[in-house]
Amino acid sequence: MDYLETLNPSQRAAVEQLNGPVMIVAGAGSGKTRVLTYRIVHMLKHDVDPFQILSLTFTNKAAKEMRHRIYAAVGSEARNLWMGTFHSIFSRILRQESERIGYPRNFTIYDSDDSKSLIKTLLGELKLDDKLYKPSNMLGRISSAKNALITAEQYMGNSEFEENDASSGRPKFGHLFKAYQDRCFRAGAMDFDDLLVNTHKLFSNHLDVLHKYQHMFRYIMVDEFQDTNHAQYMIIKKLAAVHENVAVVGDDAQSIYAFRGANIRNILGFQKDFPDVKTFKLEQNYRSTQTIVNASSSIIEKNKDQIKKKVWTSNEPGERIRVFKALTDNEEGKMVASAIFQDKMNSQALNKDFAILYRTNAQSRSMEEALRKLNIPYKIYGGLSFYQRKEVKDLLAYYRLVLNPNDEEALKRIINYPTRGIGKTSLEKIAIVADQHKVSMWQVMEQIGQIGFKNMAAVEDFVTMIKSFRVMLENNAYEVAMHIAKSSGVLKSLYEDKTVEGIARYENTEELLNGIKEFSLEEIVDDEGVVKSRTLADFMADVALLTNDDKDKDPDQDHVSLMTIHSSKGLEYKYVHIVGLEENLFPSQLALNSRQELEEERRLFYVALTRAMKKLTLSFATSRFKFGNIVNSEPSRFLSELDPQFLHFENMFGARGNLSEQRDGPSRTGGTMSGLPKKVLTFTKPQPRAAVSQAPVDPNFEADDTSNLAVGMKVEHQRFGAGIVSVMEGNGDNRKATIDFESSGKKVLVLKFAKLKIK
DNA sequence: AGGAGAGTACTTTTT
DNA sequence: GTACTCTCCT
Repeated sequence: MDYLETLNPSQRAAVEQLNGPVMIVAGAGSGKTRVLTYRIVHMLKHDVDPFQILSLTFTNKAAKEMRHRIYAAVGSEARNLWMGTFHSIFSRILRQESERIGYPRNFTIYDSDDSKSLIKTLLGELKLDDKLYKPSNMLGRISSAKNALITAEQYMGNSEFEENDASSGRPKFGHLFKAYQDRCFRAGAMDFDDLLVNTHKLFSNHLDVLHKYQHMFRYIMVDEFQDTNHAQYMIIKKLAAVHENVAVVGDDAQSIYAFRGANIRNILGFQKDFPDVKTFKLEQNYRSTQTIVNASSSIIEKNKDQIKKKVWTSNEPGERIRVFKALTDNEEGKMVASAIFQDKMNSQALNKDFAILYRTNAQSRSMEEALRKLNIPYKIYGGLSFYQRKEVKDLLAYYRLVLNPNDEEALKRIINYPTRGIGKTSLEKIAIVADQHKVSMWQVMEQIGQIGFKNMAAVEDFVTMIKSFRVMLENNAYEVAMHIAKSSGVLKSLYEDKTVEGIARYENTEELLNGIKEFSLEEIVDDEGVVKSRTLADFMADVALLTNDDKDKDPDQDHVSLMTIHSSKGLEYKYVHIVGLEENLFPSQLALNSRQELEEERRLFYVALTRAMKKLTLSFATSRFKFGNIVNSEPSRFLSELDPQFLHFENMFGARGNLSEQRDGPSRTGGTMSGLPKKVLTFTKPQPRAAVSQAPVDPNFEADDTSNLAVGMKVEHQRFGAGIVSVMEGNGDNRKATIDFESSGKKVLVLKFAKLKIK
């Protein structure tokens, strides 16, 4: 029982309370994963069968990490735990039971690209404008409805929704939702949200199935409970209803996924639904210095919606939080890169001790460039996953279609790749017939002879080919995968492309095939104890749910980590840089409409701050490239929310000024700062700016209306001085003027942002 | 049918 | 600025 000795009293209490409903409120860095891990270890030591433990996480990474740790503690028994993401566990259950709700066993999982592509197709068929009904926006709305367990039928019958859509100019949204749902079903496909919705449906409509799993999962644990949405919570509630041995772990202060349906109110719901709940609070932070802990607590206290808790630490006070001001995003990159360089020299730190966190992926570029110049190795996390690459998706689409010929998105993707003379026109004809008979395109193609068709032979050949692949499906996964890759012509067409990108694509395809080979080497034992080799269906079962880090080969490499704040949740680094602390960027412009949204941004900032163990650096730029234009920016309100006692303003390249000057300057970009206390904060080494001539900003400068600006007009810019307009281009927000400045040369200015006086 | 060139929209976050 | 999409031409 020595593992219990390593825990503090509240951690230990949370570990030992195995039975009954439990809620663990775990502050950042409070050893949450340890508690979760030891809780499972504790169960196993008390002779709980690992098959009876269900442990749900949000990300594959978290699941992997926990399995790893439990493996280290108890050995191979760990493999029998039901541990994984909500989506992967539920898809595993659905694979077993899908026929009960009318789906084939080999149902496809549509990723968001597939979903969007289907929506585009439907918009065309329904003759709806894709400017008004933006596919990604439509998918988001469908997703929210599903996460709230609202079906398309319920949606269409709800007058409030109907009125809302009508008044926002999208009266047909309900129809789109319904059509989308029908087409997914016809294709034997579930999107990410369907994995939840259909699990809920399965459990609601088939009580025998529900009972089976209720009795199977005697112990249930849910990590990151604050991120669960309504559908997920309802499923947990059903599963836990018999034994009520359900432990949820989370931190309301780190809820950053409300935008996609996460519902903090589930925490309150849990207390109501399980009134006997025992609550444990983990408040001691083992990760960060006092400065970091106190500064981040002072931030989160600004939020109204929160469970009060007092996070504290017995760690050393540590250094103040550094703040960098840069003139441009590129300069910000340089400052961050050279700060990392210096910290490495001064403290003998490794590259992997550093992380650069940003709000949006687009911000990585200036960081990358600067790191490359200083030869600092780095790795970007997130972004395009291996399985989202075009060439990988193409080959996977073959496998999908072979397993489930009704998979329409897979079919459309590969029917003419490599080219086999079945183009847009043929496809459209097939689609029309399919729609008339409410069947899948594949079903039409199987009987293409009866329809009469110009390129009939090509379609027939394609059908014959796919059918010939289907016959092989029981064979070893790699064997089938390789055969398909070769005889479909995919490998050949990739091999023939000798461009740099072409070679990379070929290599990625090879890597995919190697992955399948590795997978197929392992044997599986079925329910009756028969040893079988793994099939392509086994491989494809959860490929759609895999993400980047599942293919991360050497995680121990020494590199600086670059990632969005969202993907940094759960991680920790000795040195952390949070970049782009500017209004309209962080907090995001899209989050300024309500207190709830702003509070989510603040929680996001809290998550970012609490990633740091030793040293934290914040930075902002006063101008930045956005949409290809230079845009001025103000420092983030979050900077002024931090008490100056925690901060240390540093000047690396002689940028002048301080927070308050920046804020008080004339600006039309925000206007959101009014009413905030104006703190006078001084940089350590204020000095005049170097070469790039920049006249001092005239506080009385007042910009004129530029809507009548025309070529030849003389203007004055607050920083660049006098000049003449030489070119006008663009409209609306994109309206730009090229101005020949006397002292600083030609510049292209976006008039929406430029502050010009007309002379 | 397929490719090249122009035009456009985009930047929240992810299973 | 980039990546994707559309259109027009061959």
